Amino acid sequence: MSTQQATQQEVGGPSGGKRRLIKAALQLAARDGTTLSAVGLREMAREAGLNHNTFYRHFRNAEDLIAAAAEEISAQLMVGLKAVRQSAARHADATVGAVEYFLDFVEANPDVIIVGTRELHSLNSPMRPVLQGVLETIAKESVEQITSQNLVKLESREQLFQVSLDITRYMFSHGLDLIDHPQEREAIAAKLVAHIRRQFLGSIAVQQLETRRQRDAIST
Amino acid sequence: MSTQQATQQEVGGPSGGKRRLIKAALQLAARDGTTLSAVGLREMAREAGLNHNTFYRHFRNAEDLIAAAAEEISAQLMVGLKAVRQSAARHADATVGAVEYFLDFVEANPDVIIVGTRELHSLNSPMRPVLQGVLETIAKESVEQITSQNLVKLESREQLFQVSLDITRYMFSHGLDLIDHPQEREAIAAKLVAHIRRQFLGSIAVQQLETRRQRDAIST
DNA sequence: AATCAAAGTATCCAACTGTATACCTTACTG
DNA sequence: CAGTAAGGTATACAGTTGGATACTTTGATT
Repeated sequence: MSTQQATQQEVGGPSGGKRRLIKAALQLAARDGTTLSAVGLREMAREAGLNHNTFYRHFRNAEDLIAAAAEEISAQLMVGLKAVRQSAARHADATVGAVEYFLDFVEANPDVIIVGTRELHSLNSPMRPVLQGVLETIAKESVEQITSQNLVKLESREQLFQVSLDITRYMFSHGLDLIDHPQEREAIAAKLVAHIRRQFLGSIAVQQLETRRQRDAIST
Repeated sequence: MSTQQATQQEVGGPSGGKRRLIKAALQLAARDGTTLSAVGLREMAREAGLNHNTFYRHFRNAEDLIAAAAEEISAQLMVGLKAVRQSAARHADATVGAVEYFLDFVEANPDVIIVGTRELHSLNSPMRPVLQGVLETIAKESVEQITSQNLVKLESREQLFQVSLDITRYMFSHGLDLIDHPQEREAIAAKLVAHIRRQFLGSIAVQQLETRRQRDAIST
């Protein structure tokens, strides 16, 4: 008890059975178009090249596997989408930069997008709150970046947060379109950029309307 | 062959086995949080109170059932969302009227929303193209109404269509939030209304920017 | 070198699944 | 009234699943 050591890999044993099982689960769910909870532990042990009982060495239930997969997806998304924002900062047009980098991420990690999108829109999925939290975190960090760089002149931080959240969710959902029609990447990128511009401009317009209304109320 | 009659109900036999099976499939998929393709015909026959072999009297495969369910969902959505637009026309604030009516529809048909939303975001789901078609049809009709009533002064019909499509999809996706948190209906309604206003105002702003750019290009 | 826990394997079981075949009931037909 | 077709039922079968129990391998520690 007193001489514990974590010298090994942080997750997964020598042959990384745990990680292989999670990876297999994601692959199968993405390939067969099912929810993670419908994959079946025997099937994914087969895909991972393991005996089906090895599953119980790493997880108790199927829920346990799903929770672990949620963290896996969450981590990948956090890294990927954070990189999206950073790359946007280095781009002449921040919006275009963010969209292009995001589409790169989608093409590089299709399984994460496929499974994540479906689980995000699956009521009662244990992954849904986790993914919602990821999107909110990304949106918050995005707000920080936008305000610190004065990219958009918006006073209400809450409104800016809502806009960022909507945009993040919109991009996330439209990752499927790219996977479905890889040759139409340009059109999809254009659609995303147009949506983002519309959102920010609309947000500014709403703010102007509100301040004007307040001014009128005072002057009356 | 020459003396066919369609005096019976349009779909389903005397006891409506076909419709009952579809209904059971939707209920189970909504309850268990799975895809329709993962429900299992035996399970839904049980839910419908029928022998599990009766399934084959009405459908060949599971795909056949899914296709029929797609039409069922499609029909319900078409009727429901069309009613949304019509109710908006009779309302002082068209946006608020549409949102309220839509939320009523969600509360009345939660299963359709739950299953439809998940299938819409499930890559390779046979229902996905059907649902996308439904959303596009709704958006088109919405454009007709908007232009005929001059509700929004937008020249580009294509841009208006894109905005309508985004809004429809946004409302559809956020039906889950209402089912998940029924007591927060007001907040959800406010969020939807804000989103729609932002979209239209942003669209107008984009148009103004473009025309201004064209004018500058001419005068230079 | 002996030990010990983690990871992986082999085998077994009850329950469930999709499918096939055969039978019954109902209602409408010529 | 005999016939016929659709909807529904009963039973049986092979394959798969999740889970339990017992065994072997691995690799690191003392």
